[in-house]
Amino acid sequence: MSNHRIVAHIDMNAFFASVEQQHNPELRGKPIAVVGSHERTVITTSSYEARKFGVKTGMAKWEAVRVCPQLIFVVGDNRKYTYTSSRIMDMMRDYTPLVEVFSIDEAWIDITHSLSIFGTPERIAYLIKARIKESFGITCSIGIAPNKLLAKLASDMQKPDGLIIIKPEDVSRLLERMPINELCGIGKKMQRHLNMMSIYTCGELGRCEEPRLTKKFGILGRIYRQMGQGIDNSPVSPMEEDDEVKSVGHSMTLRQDVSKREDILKYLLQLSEMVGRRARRYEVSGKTITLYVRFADFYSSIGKQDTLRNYINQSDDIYRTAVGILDTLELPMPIRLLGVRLTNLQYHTQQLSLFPEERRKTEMVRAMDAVNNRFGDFTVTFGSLLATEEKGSHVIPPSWRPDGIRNIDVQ
DNA sequence: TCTGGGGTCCTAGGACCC
DNA sequence: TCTGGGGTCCTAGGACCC
Repeated sequence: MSNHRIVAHIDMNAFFASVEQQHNPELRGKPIAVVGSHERTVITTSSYEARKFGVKTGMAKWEAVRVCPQLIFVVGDNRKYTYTSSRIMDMMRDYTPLVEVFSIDEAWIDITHSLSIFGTPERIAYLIKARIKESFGITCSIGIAPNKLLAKLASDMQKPDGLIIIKPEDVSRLLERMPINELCGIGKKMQRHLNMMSIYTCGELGRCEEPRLTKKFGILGRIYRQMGQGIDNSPVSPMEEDDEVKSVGHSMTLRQDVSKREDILKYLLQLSEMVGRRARRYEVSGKTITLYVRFADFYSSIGKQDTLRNYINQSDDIYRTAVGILDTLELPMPIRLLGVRLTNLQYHTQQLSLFPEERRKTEMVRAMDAVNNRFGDFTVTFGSLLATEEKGSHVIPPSWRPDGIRNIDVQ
């Protein structure tokens, strides 16, 4: 028995689009794109049929239509994807308890100790592929390697429906000519920096003298060098109960750029409610509020934060703090995007206040949250928000939801 | 009608305390 | 009378991931 780990990375192919095609047979085999419900939306995911035409994630809608006139747009439904995702993740736990969920459509599993029961890594990969295909009609790409970094690299190498296995003895040969930007963790900017140092491939990165890298990138320099060598000792770590989120935020690009304080406040109220409700659902409160503003030119932005003495998670407290920050800001031009984020979090077991006034409010908020969690955002809310004409712009009406998931209690 | 939204982690400088 | 220095918290911004 060898002493190296066996890690698999599973990556659903065109996840959101595949889920939609599975739900609606008429969409199968056709170029579709999942988008947001607002006017200034972009492509979230497109089907492989659409990708053939050059439709890409992040493209503006009009741009996608230009390259693919017959493209079918589907407004995304996060609950559907979350539900499918968690069932797929559960399924993987049949093969090992070591499942690390990386995002809604990706996970690592450590199958080092699963081989005695299930056989070879290939067999486990095929079992998982077959079950995902059978239960959800979705294909996935699987990469198997001695660690997470390489497993992720491997799953990227063959799409869709791929299976690539990197054996320890193949690592250095594979990395020698592999472009550095294929590594998870090296993005556009870092690629540029490294290119300027004449480093283009993983082989070159791995051979670079450490001081040269640490001088420029600090601690990260050392990590990059190891990545270039295919070294990654981080464990596959399943979500623990005490694996806590560190911030809760919500932001949105506005339907039109706004300048009037009154308009800005309407959006801030909505955002504060989204943040507050999510914070309460997680049973956290925070004492730092960050207000983020992106201006009409798209490139200039400001993030400003305020740290309070108390921990808060009530929407109106968040709103008041956000407005307080807004009032300290100079606004040189109209605003394109607004964001509110709660950080510096504290987890708590909710306890009711001794003061009747506060207790009534907490209970009322809890009741509203329950309704909203069940029937969709902004079904009930504070009166001031209902009065705005913006109400509804981000609502997914319950009736819109496709059959089959109405009874699912989304948490 | 150009260009989404959810996060995490790191850095660097300043305030403040002992 | 010079110029200490470590720890912690806070803020603003940037890079990266999906």
